[in-house]
Amino acid sequence: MDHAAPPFPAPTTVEEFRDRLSALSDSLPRRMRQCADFVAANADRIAVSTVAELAAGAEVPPSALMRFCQIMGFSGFSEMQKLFRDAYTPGWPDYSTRLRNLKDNGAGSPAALLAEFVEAGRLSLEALAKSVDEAALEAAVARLAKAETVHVVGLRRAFPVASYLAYVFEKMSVPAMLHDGVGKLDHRFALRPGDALLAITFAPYSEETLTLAQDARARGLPVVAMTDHLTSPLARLADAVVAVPEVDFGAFRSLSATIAMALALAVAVGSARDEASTG
Amino acid sequence: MDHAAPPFPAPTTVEEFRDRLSALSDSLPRRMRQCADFVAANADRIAVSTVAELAAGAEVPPSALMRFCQIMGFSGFSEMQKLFRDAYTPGWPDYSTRLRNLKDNGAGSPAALLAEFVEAGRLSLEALAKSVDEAALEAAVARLAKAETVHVVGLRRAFPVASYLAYVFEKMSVPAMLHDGVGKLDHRFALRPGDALLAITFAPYSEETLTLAQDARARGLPVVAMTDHLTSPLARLADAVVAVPEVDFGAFRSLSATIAMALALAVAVGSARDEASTG
DNA sequence: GGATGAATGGAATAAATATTCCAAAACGTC
DNA sequence: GACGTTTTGGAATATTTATTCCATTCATCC
Repeated sequence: MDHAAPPFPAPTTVEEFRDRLSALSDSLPRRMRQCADFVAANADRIAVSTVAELAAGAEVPPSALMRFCQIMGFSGFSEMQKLFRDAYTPGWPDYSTRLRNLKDNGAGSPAALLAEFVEAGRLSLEALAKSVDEAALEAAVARLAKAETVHVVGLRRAFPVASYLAYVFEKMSVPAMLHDGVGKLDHRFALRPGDALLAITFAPYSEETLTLAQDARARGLPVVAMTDHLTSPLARLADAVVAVPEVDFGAFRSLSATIAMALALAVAVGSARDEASTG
Repeated sequence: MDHAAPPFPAPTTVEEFRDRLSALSDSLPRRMRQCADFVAANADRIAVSTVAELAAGAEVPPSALMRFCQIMGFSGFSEMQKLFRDAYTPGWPDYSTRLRNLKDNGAGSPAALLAEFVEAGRLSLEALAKSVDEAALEAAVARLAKAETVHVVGLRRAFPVASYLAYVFEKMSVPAMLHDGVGKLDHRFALRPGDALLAITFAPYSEETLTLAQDARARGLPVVAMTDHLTSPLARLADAVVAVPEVDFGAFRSLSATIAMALALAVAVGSARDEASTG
């Protein structure tokens, strides 16, 4: 037998494709490896590229890429490309068309503003998906899951997020306290040993939030930060930092990414605690 | 001169392309019209289709589609396709790839949860862009812009949105009052003639919010509703209704769409008032 | 109703693109 | 360091896909 026919049937979904990719990639010769790596990182470009373009991107000759397609179980490149072209449609049937129409209502019109904020939100979410540090996120969850009571603080622009966190924690039966600054009471002494603080602030950083974080840290309590950069003043005070990129339109943040992150954090903490108590 | 050479230079961006499309589409013979209509509705598929496929979709022979490309100012189909292939990349460089990788961390892991919430938020935003009723939005803005003080109410899940609205109104110097239910004080008598109420609630509808809306209506004040359906109990009490579709993941709303709408509303109201006072 | 010009469809051609094949190189083994 | 095996690169070929051209149809105006 010459160069054995594909031992696998061809993947029929992008999911299957990725599964096979990660299954194979360990036992692959050098050039094939390059193909696999490049394809994994640029899967979305397969649909709109030629063999020659992809091969150039992966820095291999076209024939190597052809061989790669066959190793993946396809008859050739065209069959592989078809998979990605078919899978491409979902996402925006006419979403961008619609956005454009909204903006055509004239700059400053409510509909045009809405289109801008929708776009900002979407960009924020995409940026978040791309930039999230999974290890940092898990570290944050671990800290909060061990706390007796989770204290949440976030003021001004961060307050909507903080209040939503408090709501979700309550729904998940996680003991939590929202530090909302009502009556200028700072409640700093509500933080007891065994508790943890989840602090949220973005540039320009809120003084009160930083102060409370500082205070918690001084007393040896774990501080988890949700902020805009790893270099923010809050990050320096924290034991675990979750960075959330957020796109502004005009003076205002979309908060979409921040809220998505807050939800993930809260739900993960909630289920971690459930497992700890029932398991 | 035979069939005149393209009088236009080729569009260099998708925007320009659409502009030309709507400029031309009135003065086009039948088959060209079919091409234009189909392309307008399926612009996103140009990048991944062949001439034959698109022609079939538009129900014209391939040669008609070729001519259409030339009328649009391109040398041929390939040049037109190149525009869309290039424009295709920036949208989601590897966003969906990344989401998949996050989900691969295992169901229930923080990263996987985050991926789900990001996806829910994105879907919400897209649904909002598609479903928004521009006239209703403008009506809502008009009502609020005329009010002396804007009263904002939203409790539980809607509270983050309400509090963000209050923040934005403040930043834009719009007199606004947040009804937050602190101390179970309902502050209903703070609503004075000339004011308006912006009420936010989603199923299951919050009793207190409905009560306040009812009260405002009984006293003849305009009520603007932000809610999930035109049939919600709040909608019946309102003079203007803004419906916001929102996708849940698990038990929790992403709020992305709701916040985008809230921002658009608040900023539009803010600038409308500016114009009224300075103009 | 016939002449004129634009519009159309399909078949022929040109170009681009994928695919195969084989000789040369690299690698590991004895 | 020679031998068999695997991997590689590039040139030759096959296939698909875009593009052109022209005969025919359709509409319009005289």
